Amino acid sequence: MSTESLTIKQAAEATGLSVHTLRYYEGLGLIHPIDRAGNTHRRYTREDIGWIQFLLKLRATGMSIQDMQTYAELQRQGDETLQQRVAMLKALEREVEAHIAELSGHLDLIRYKIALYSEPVLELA
Amino acid sequence: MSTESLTIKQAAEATGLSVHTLRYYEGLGLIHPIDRAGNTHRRYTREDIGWIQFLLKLRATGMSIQDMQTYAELQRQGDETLQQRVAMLKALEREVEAHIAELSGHLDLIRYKIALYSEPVLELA
DNA sequence: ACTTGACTTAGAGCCAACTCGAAGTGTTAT
DNA sequence: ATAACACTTCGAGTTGGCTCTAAGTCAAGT
Repeated sequence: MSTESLTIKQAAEATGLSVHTLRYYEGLGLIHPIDRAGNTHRRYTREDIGWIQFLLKLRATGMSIQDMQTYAELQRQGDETLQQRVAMLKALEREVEAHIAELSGHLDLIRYKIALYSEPVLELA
Repeated sequence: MSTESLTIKQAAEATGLSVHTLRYYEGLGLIHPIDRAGNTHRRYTREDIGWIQFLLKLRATGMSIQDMQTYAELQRQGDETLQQRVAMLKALEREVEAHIAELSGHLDLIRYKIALYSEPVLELA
């Protein structure tokens, strides 16, 4: 086994995705067709793993699979699509900012309730 | 129509949930059995609406319906369950903090990529 | 009176994103 | 040689959280 590339099982371990899901993502076009060793078995490069890890971050921001498909397709089309990808990233930036702001507001409320329920009853003057 | 209580339709408008979902939540025990006017039609009080809005915030933090059921059940049992509710809120606080931290990390990466793709190519010395 | 709204139960349908399994064949590592 | 791994297609199943329909009855507001 070369240290340069990973089998699908190793790629699964490296990314936390299942073997099934790796093939599923490739089928959806989220991952480009992975090069094959001996023309049948997939061999994942460092770059492949990096890309998958990036995808997982997009997913964790709540980006839909559809949007990830669009992004991946643009990526594959090369430098001409840089503007469009930047536009997508900027839209995502705004969404994530909004989401963080919303969660922060809810966190404040949670903390307020914790304080309220934990405090000894106030003595009124 | 009294100004003191709302019909299910008005409650739907006030909370953003559908009439269907209001009954669905009540059936799940997320909302206590709403008092009836004339013994059949639900009438939502201000407190009911407030509770539902709180539920929606819990939902927005990612709390599962199961956990919301548990919380609602504890709430219904009264003051003796305060400790347990505080424990749940503290656990939620940690989860939301972790989620915000994760999103913030991803936001940094998104911004980094935007900068990278937007910058004019650097002139090397 | 009459329109609009609300009630019930029970079950079907929907969406996203997996997740799994079968079946049968081919590959790799030791 | 042999065990473990990988390949394909492809359809079914799962989870969570709704969402809707049907059918028939009853209530409220003007």
